Amino acid sequence: MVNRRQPVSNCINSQFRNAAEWCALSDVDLKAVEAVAICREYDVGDVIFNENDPCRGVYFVTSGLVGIRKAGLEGDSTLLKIAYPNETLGYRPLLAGQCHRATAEILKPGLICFINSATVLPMIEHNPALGLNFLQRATRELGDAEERFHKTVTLTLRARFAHLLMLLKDRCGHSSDNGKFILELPVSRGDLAAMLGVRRESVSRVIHELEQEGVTHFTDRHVEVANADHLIDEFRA
Amino acid sequence: MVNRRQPVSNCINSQFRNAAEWCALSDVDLKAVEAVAICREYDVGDVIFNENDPCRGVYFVTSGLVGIRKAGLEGDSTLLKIAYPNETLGYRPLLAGQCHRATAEILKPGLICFINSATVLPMIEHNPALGLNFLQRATRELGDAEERFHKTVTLTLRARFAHLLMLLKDRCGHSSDNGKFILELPVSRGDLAAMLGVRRESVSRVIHELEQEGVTHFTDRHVEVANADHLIDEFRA
DNA sequence: CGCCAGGTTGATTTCGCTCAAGCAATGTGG
DNA sequence: CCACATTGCTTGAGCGAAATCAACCTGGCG
Repeated sequence: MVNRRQPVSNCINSQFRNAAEWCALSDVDLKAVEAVAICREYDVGDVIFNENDPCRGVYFVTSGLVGIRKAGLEGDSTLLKIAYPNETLGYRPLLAGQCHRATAEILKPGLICFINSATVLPMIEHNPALGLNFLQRATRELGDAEERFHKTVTLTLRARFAHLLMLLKDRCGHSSDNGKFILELPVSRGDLAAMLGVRRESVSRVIHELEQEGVTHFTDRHVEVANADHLIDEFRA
Repeated sequence: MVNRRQPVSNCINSQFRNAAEWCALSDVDLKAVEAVAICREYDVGDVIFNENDPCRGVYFVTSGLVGIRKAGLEGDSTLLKIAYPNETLGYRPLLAGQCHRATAEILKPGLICFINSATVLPMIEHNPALGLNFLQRATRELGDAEERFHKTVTLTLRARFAHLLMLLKDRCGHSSDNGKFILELPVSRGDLAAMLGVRRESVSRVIHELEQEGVTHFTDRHVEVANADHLIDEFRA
């Protein structure tokens, strides 16, 4: 295992080769990336990049969990996204030619690899398959972002919370056959609130409601849902 | 002038050649697009495509104005975007490999040209410059979408309305030197509300406030703002 | 003329926020 | 080992912004 906070090289491995976007890389390019990648272990709370920082390249999440946040005027921040292992971070500002418009903060310790733009950009420019992979990624995220806006202004907090649980289920849960599922929340209550754009207290109250109605069973970050349909009904009915 | 509702060909002209994304096309490809483009005049209220329709290609807005909407459960719809002349519509679902996730409806009559995916997709796949143009477009829109979500949950309606006016100013306004600007709203009050994710009545009340304070002067869709800074202060202070 | 779409205004309600207190788990220093 | 912050979460009381419900106004149009 590598030491904390020490740069490490040669960590771009088969994980990277199998990553959604980078699978289009040739062996030569893979080696080139490997040569320049700068990898580091991060601790909870560490910041990878800040809002308004110039974008100097992309970050590949080898392990751990990263939260993408935007800060508001009075300490109220939103959590735009959770980045899981095998995801590439910071490609958006790089390709848009903009500064970072959000902050990336470690939610769960892990190894993150930096690849500078001087290496990445030419590859995307000359490898259409790689470009298309990012194009698909960007357009899907755009669709999701528009959907989130729509749901935010259209649905009640309760419905959005139910929806969020279903989204998290796909990532962090495992479901039984009969509609039941179990979920390990990747984030705190406060961050659940930040994902929904509401206050911690409001999330507490919604959870309290769902508990009382027997729809969910929360124990710290462990959640059991007897029947997923009860949650789905909240936002599709 | 072409007849209403009649397909027209050969309308892909210098406008298309100069469009943000398509300027990367070779003369050969331009001719190919010209050959297959199906152009049509649309009237206000006409629908170009519907939510959940399969995506069969892209639409180029030659003239007029198009609103991109998402419908809610009980008739409450949001207006995600206004497409102006020279913009390409429907590229998102095409490149994401998804169905349309919103409805495109004509806000101002104009000529819209359809280009099927069988023509467009190979061009994007084989012309890296074209792909990069769409990549830049998608990533910028993604940044904007995330910003909108953040502003929606962070700012008051009043602040968001001020922000919206500033955005519309860039598109539909012309400003004098001393901070004053004049703006012709491209949409109804109801659609302003749909852009902000609130009810018509709430927009009415905000306008009433701003009028009384002398910040703005609304006459139907004509807006005069004596000092843009007063609006900017609403969301940056 | 009646009708309707788009907009404004008023009265009331409601959902989520604010402020505040309290609690359990964890950590820290004397 | 205990006193005491600190952090994350819950709960309660009251408030406020926007929704809802409803009336009414205006201009356009068959």
